[in-house]
Amino acid sequence: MARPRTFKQEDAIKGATDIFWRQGFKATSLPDLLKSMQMTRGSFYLAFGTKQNVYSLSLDYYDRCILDGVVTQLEACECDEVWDCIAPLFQTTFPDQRGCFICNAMVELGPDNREVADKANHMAERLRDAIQSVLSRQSKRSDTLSEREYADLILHLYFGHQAIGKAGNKNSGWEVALKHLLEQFSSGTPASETV
Amino acid sequence: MARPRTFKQEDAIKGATDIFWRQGFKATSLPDLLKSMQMTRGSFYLAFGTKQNVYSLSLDYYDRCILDGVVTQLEACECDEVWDCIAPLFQTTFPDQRGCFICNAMVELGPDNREVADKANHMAERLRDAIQSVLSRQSKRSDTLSEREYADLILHLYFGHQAIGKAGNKNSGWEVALKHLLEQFSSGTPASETV
DNA sequence: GCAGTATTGTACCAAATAGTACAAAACAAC
DNA sequence: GTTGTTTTGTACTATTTGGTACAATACTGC
Repeated sequence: MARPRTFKQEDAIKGATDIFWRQGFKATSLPDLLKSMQMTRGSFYLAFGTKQNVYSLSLDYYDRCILDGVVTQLEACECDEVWDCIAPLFQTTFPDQRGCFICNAMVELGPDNREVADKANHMAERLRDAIQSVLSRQSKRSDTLSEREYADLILHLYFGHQAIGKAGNKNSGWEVALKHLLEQFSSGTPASETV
Repeated sequence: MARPRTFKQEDAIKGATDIFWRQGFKATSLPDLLKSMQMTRGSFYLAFGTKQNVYSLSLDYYDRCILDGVVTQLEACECDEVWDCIAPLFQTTFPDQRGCFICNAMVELGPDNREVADKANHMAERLRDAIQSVLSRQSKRSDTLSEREYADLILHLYFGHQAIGKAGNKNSGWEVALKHLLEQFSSGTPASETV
């Protein structure tokens, strides 16, 4: 009936996510965005309307594709040691020191854009729940904090790690810290094993 | 000899810090900046040269005036309980959900601007050292992590708290988490007191 | 008050900004 | 192949961007 599209919605949003994740919203100009989405202005505005809308769809994409993988990984992990389930979350780094898109979105747009803040908070919750599910599978557990509280603590550690990582600081001490927390969690009394 | 300045360098940079802290570098236009510094283009460019340079001076100002106060507060704190020394660091919130300028700078410019990254890292170090100095004053201490390692852990918690806070999430769980950490630190075996 | 000097404020600039208008194009149905 | 429909790509626009040029200004020393 009509002229066919030359792009797939998913691919375009994937390209948008890539550049927004790397550069942030304000620092990404429309030419930057169009190049990364591999489309031209006409198609872009017909299909998506505004830059803001595409950013919003990028957060959804991150939730659906990136975060979903992380969450699945955490929930499906069958390692005996909690460390082996959770450390990859911290060890995985993306190119160009882009950090974590959730953290980036919170910091850049959290105070000014309700929709972005809501989505970021929702994703942070998903991540915390996934961390909690890992802790739940442990037979031994702390007697001072609930699993939920431990998960919140680890989530804070994670976002702190992401922020510090963006400034290029290697060896910020997260490994020792995480190891310690997980040992505290796994046993009523502190273990003495070190990293 | 010559026409006198109508602004004080310190006041101007203070105004710049305020707007950069609140809006970030890219989102602050030159008119925004001039208004907040209460000066006009002519004086601005004569005195400071570029927007980037003023941002850099703002980081210095933050280090010298804001962070210095925080560090002094921590180092001078005479409370018996570590909690009472460190909790204010987390409880102090600035207007407009502006968060922590160090964290904001790391996330927005860390990957792209070496000078900013270096200054942010340096300030993070100062903060960690101050936290460590509080821990050092405790007679009782953990037997699993060094004071330095505990300070790193709390610093991560702090930056995570700042990032999450920008998205408006109240009750992220930082209080329980911090309380727990400090109790773990203060006693060889975990205490059972709750918040 | 005159000379010298640094600051001020405004007019200006080229480039970049997000977004629009619209003709050309590419298909399906008939 | 003509019609109808949607997509495409480009030309365009109004605004904003960071930064410059420069005349007017306000002071000190004399």
